[in-house]
Amino acid sequence: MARPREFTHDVVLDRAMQVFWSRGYEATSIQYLVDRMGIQRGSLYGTFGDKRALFFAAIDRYDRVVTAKLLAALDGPASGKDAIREFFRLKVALALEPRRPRGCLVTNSAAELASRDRATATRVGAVLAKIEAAFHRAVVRAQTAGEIDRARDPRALARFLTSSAQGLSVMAKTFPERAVLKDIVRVVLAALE
Amino acid sequence: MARPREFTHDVVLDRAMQVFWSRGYEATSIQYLVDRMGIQRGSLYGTFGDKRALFFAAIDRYDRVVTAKLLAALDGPASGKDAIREFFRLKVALALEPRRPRGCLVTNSAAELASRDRATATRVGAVLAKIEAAFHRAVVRAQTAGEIDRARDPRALARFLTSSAQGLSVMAKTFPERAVLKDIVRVVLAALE
DNA sequence: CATTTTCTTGACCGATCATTCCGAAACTGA
DNA sequence: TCAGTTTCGGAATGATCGGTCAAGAAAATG
Repeated sequence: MARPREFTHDVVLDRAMQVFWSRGYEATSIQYLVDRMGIQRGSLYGTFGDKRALFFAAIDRYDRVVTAKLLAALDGPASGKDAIREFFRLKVALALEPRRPRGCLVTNSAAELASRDRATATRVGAVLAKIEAAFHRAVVRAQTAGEIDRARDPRALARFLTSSAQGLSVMAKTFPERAVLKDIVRVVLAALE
Repeated sequence: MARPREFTHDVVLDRAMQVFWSRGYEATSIQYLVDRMGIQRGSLYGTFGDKRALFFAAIDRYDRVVTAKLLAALDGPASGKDAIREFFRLKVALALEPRRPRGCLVTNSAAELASRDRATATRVGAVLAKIEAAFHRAVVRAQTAGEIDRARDPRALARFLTSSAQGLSVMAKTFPERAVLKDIVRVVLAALE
């Protein structure tokens, strides 16, 4: 047939994800992406379409790689409450990892683009809805196990936990200190009592 | 003397604030600012310096106008707990106002620029610290009045409330629906019990 | 080894970016 | 009315933006 690609799709997409994650959409130029992804301009456009499509692909990959890991904790074998605890423990640990971009690509994209770009808003909304649904499952699980008062509205709790995760991401960008994040998580978890 | 200005400083600064608030920093061009502020290019540069300086001036103005109104609720004559309640009630009301940009300029700036631009991070951090301090005062006030358990760490609660306000701003951008925001606020306030 | 097919490479495009600059206009004090 | 001062209005600047294209290089097939 023909000449094979000299790069791996997901490897360079991961690099693009990192770039958008740490710099945002508008501040990222194609030239910068080309440099950091290690491929040529033509390959970028040939493989991913345009900048916007690459950005969406990066969000999808973030959802599949980063968010999925957090949601796996929520849907894990632990009890509902322990699963929620593990989610936030993991989130703080990831937020403080040295070479990792601060905050969360989904949170950043929501803040930067959601009110101006409908397609971005839809994608971000879908990811947040998945997170809320996973929280909801964990809350219901905890309620049936008697860990959380059955009288409380599980949807409201799920929305609160989703919002708390977003707030944590914003705080992690401005105050990337373990003491701050742990304080917040402690009160969030106490809110379930 | 000389020819007087044909515009009022704070009036056009308010318009610039609105623009940065709804579009972010990078996506806002000088041309767009010129159109929306109703002044000429030369006047913009002559009055505010460059784009970056205008952005900082807009953040300062946001702090003086928008944030100040929310903090006034916190430091008002009401009891500590009522003050916190009023803060979030006001925040939700503002977030749902029809012609107002979604979210919060400080939250957006934190997400878009804080990890890349130290000067922005400093300014955003200062505003968040002011909010946390106001929450702290209200919490202590509520604790001395017996509205909140004295055994709880007021700083952790203040940090939690600050983070919750940020999370609420992010959620308001993606899901600008009263039901969602009220659910979240209800659980946040219940966390103080 | 020749052909075909695809990828890579880097030059190139018009548009737009932030910023500068200067002549014309407008106001004040004399 | 005129000199002095400042703003207004908008053309112009060089750089960079996202995106395209054509030609060369490399691999698979016959």
